[in-house]
Amino acid sequence: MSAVPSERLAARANVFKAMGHPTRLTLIDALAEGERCVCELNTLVDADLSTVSRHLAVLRSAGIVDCKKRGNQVYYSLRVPCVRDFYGCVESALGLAAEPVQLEAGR
Amino acid sequence: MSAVPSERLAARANVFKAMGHPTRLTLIDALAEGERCVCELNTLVDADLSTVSRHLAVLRSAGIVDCKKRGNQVYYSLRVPCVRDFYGCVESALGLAAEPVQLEAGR
DNA sequence: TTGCTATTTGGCAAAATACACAAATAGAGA
DNA sequence: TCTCTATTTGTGTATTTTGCCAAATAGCAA
Repeated sequence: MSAVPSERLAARANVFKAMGHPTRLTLIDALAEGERCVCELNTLVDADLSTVSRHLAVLRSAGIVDCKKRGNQVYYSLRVPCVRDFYGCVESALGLAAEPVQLEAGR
Repeated sequence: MSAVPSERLAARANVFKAMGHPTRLTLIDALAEGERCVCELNTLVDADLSTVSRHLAVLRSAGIVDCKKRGNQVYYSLRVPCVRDFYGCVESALGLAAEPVQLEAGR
């Protein structure tokens, strides 16, 4: 089994890192329903507009979202919708998460 | 569309964050082949043993890996093998990532 | 017990990240 | 042109992450 080249590992890690923030996950979920301009996205999260813009830049540089300007607004869209398929697996990790809170989902 | 509760968003983000480091991805890949003790894992990455131990702790608190002690060594195993299914999608993001700035797509 | 090996944890400094405010930029329209 | 709106970027600060060394802990075997 060949080791994954470190450059590629870093690139992969970068995608996960981009998804490693609650606000960015919120943005991804919103974009899953269709493209949105920054000002629309800003109404969904409790953060300064400049902060939202930077979060979007992180997602964009990771290749997760795309953007294009129309008029004087910038519309972001989910370039890789498959990332939302991760949630099922992630939830299964949460159900088993070591120490933290053991969520009582239902029982 | 109901918003995902912020607590759950943070929990999900934590899993992605845990995967957001090249060394930790290397550890995950190694564990995909079976359980390994810390000293074995240490030979695979170029970092201090204590650093490897901390990376493993991050993965464990995210619920991604599990560990158990046998003798005087600690064996880690991949608790949620499905995380490796993420790579296909991640690669597709990489193929499109961080290109300069997309100039126009029409409309 | 002592000594040896495996692993974790404390502590520190360097680097990266997150965030808000302010300033800069870009496009639309008067 | 000047102005307004939308967005990004500069900057300072606070927080978090990373990674090493050294010390602590745990288990095995004399």
